[in-house]
Parts: sequence; C-alpha cells; structure tokens
Amino acid sequence: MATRTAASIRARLRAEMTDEIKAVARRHLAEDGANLSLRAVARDLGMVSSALYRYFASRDDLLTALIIDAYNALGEAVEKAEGAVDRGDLAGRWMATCHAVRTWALVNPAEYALIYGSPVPGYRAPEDTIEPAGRPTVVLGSILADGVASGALRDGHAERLPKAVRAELKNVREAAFPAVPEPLLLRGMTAWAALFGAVSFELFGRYQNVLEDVAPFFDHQMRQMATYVGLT
Amino acid sequence: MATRTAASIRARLRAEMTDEIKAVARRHLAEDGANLSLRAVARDLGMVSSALYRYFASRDDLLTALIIDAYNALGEAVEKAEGAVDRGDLAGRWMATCHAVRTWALVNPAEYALIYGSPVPGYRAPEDTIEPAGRPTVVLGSILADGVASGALRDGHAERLPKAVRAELKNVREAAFPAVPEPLLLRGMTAWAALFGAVSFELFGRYQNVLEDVAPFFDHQMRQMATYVGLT
DNA sequence: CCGTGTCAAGAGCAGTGCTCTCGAATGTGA
DNA sequence: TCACATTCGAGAGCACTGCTCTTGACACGG
Repeated sequence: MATRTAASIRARLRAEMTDEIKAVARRHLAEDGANLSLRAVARDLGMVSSALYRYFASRDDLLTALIIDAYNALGEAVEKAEGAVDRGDLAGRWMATCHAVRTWALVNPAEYALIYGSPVPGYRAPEDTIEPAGRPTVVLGSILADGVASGALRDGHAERLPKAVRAELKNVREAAFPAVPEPLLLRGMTAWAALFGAVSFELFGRYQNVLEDVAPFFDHQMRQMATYVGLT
Repeated sequence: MATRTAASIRARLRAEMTDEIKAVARRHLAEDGANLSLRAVARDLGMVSSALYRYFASRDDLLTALIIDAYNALGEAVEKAEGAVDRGDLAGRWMATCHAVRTWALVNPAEYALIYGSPVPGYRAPEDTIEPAGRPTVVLGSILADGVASGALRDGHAERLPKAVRAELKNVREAAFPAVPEPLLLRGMTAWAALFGAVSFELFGRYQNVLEDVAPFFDHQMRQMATYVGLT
C-alpha cells in the first residue's frame, strides 16, 4: 500500500516532468522548426542537458513522443469537429473534417510539418505512431461507410476498375473499410490526397504570391471533392 | 582577349568545382537526408570545410543551389515527358505530366523531399527559386489552355463560384493562366494538389502497410482527375 | 540508521557551422 | 622579368550540438 503510494507519487512527478519537457520542446519546435535542441530545452527548464536523458532516451525519442502527441491532437480535433455535426448530414461531416484538418494545421504548423512533412532522415516511425496517424482517415472512411449504409451513396460509383487497382483496393477495404466498395474507396483516397495536398501547399508556402485568402478557396475545393466522392 | 580567356578559365574551373561540390552534396543528401554536413562533404572532396566557403557563402546557400537544381531537374523531366506526347492528346499530356512527377520523385526522393517536404526552419526561399518552382504548374496550365483553345474544354465547367473564390482565381488567372476560365482553373488546382498529395503520401510512407503496388493505383487516380478536370 | 532507487549536475568526447589568418600558388600589368 | 593582386586551400579556433559516464544529493522503506 505504502509502496504503491510512493511509487505512484514518483510516477506522477515523472509524468509531470515529462509533460513539461514536451511542452517546452513544442514551444521550441514552433519557433525554431524541426531542428530541436535538447540543450536549449534543458536551459529553458533550468536544468542541464544530461538530465533530460532521465526522461527520454534520445532526441529521437523526444521527437517520437511529440509526433504521437501531434497525431493524437489532430485526430482529436478532427473527431470532435466531425462528431458535432448531425449524423445524417454526410456532406457537413465531410466538410467539418476537412476544415478541422486545415485549422489545426494552421494553428500548429510546426507539428503539422513534423507529421506530414518530409520524414527526418534516419528516423523510422515506431509502431505506436501508426494507430494515431490513421485517425483522420478513419473519420473520412466512416463518413463513406455511413453513406453506404444509409443508401445515400448507393450508386453512381459502380464504375469498372482495372484489375490491379481493384486488387490494391481490396486489400485496403478488407483491412480498414469493409463497408466501402472499391470505386468509392478510390475516390475517397483521392479526395484524401487532395485534402492534405492542399493543406501542405498552403502551409509550405506554395500559395505564396498566388492566393490572398486561402480559406474560401480551400472550402470550395473540398466542397467540390465532396461531390466528387458522391456526398452531394 | 587574354584576360577574357584567363578569366573564363578560372570561371570554368570554379564552375566545375561548384558542380562537384553540389554532386557530392546531392549524394550525401540521398543517404543522410536533409541534415547535410558541410564537413562531411568537404571530407569526401579531400579538402577542408573552410575551403567550401570559397564557393558557397553558407550551408543555406548550398542548400538553395541544390533546391534550384532540383526544381529545374523536375521541371525538365516534366516538360520533356509532356513534350513527347502529341499536342492534340490532352489527356495523354496530362497523364505524362503526372507520371513524370511521380517517377522523378521516386528516383530522387531526397531532392523531392527537399522541395516538397516541410521547409527548413529559418530558411526563406529566395527569388531565384520561384520561377523554376513553377515549371510543373506551367505545364499543367498549358494543357488546360490548349484544351480551351481547341474547344475540347469549352463547356461543362461554367459552374457558378462564390464571389471570394472567383476573386482569388481571377488573380491567379491574370497572373499566370489568362486563357483558362476560373472554374476550370479551380479544378486544375485541385487536381494539382491531388497529384502532389498522392506523390508525397507515397514518398513519405503514408501508404506503408496499405498499398503494395502504388503504380496502377496512382495511374487510375490521375486518370480520374483528368476526367474530373474535363480532359476525358 | 542504513540501503536502495531516483534524480540533477558536471566533465568530457566527437561532431557541427562558421570566421579568421596565413601561406602558396597563379595570372596581370609595368 | 619582376612586383603586384587575386584566388584558393589549410589550419586554428569559437560556440554550439547530441550523448555518455561519473559523482553527489535527496527521499523513501526496511
């Protein structure tokens, strides 16, 4: 009992310290970009760099923790926004998802770049990241699945696909979206690429000197993609 | 005359040295990713790190040179592939462009990441990069313009756009693609985002454990986007 | 009171970008 | 031909980085 309490106290302190390190690291990330300096983080925390290694085995470990947090933050934002829309309003759910991705990315550009930018060289994504990384796609897939179930997406996408494409899509479907027929899944994945392509373009400066106000442009793009998918 | 020759000899040697530095840097980039070490490059060249500063004022300068080269290499690959297709075959030209982007990216993943990944923190893209950076979009735009001129893309995209979207597109159109009407331009830009979104997804590992053979999948995606734009 | 586990501090290593100075070429003008 | 100027590479050095290892302080449970 006593040992449990003491142990849990220690664990709590440790968790608080870990969170504080991550918070400071996130701040540095937002200012200095991806080249995060452990020593600078330690300085901000009033301690010495070697002390950080009590909490994170390496710089990559700290980055991994930040990446997982970022994936979960984005996933949470998306799920919350999408969940606030009436279940029957498929197009509204789709648009809410797209806008949630964009606004989260605009608010947290460094973290977006961390997870959707070029992967860091030697870095290999650990297992823990793949589940949180999939949360936005799960949301998009559930919208399609609900549309199929309700009959709103019944027809219109019975097009014939090349055999090789069908085979690929069959794997994806069976692994993650069993309710979504292949042609619809393909269109959904294209819209998915367009969504993150557009957000990345905006965030990585590809619209510089081209677009003034991206918001309405993005909104209409996503709306068109929603009808492209079949959610009129 | 003599001074011209001597000066040009020096200039030639200097250019050769510059090219060699860039070549070695590119090799390092391909292996170690974006964290390029000037000292390692210098070691490979059998000289000392400070000597590199005779040719590039800073590491950022070297990276900028590599970025410009990458933009031009991609632009050249795209223009060459698209130029090899019969001018009247609009859909063929579109597909050639898309595939050229993808194959170039697959052959040069590090350089693709350099130009289409997350921008490095303190780095600010200089003027020299914006022209080569636009070459692929110019190719895509010219396909649409040719389609409009030949009448193949005459109608079907006379849809009404929100005022704000029209205003944005008007700027883009007047600055770069005067022959392309706004609704078509919007669809083209969405397809553009889908193209680079799909390539980035593939290169940055977003298809890991999801797709086996991306080539036919990508091909069909782009084919659908071609019809989405109106090039059936 | 004494062991045990946890923590931060400090020194140190190898590596980094970058600056400055110095010697050695090399070509130029008188 | 000789002195001058320019260009280049080498070396030392500064401040910084990630990371390791050792040391000393502290708190807790037996």
